[in-house]
Amino acid sequence: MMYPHFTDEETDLAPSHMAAATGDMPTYQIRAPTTALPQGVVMAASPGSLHSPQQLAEEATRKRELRLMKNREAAKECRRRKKEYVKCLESRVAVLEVQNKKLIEELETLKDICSPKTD
DNA sequence: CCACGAAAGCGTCAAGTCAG
DNA sequence: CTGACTTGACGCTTTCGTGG
Repeated sequence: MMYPHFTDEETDLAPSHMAAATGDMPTYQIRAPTTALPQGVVMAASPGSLHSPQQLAEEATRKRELRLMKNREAAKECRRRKKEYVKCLESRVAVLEVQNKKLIEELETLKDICSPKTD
């Protein structure tokens, strides 16, 4: 899928007021580094050197661990991208809301100017 | 404090997409 | 095809806020 990337330049109102909107400092993630690469995962045993069922099983295990590790990292990256995408959408909404408000105000002003006085 | 629920984060699986 | 990559869904854990 890949989240679409779009910038605030797409709207002409720069969100200067949006800088560090949340000022969030993650207080979590202080846990032990469980995501450190499993020390046992080593690139070993070229496929040509496999013989016994024991070695085949070890190779299968190694491959599985490698796959899980890669997917773990991929999931983290995917979530990071998604958060970024959602933040981007939210700031876009904020910009558009301001823009919309200004346009409504402008419309009201023009209505006042154009409408014939009745008194 | 402590218990509890909500929200956020994480790891894994499965299915979809795409390049080679 | 096939292997690598991406992401939705699910279940589990951790963090945070709150009422008692």
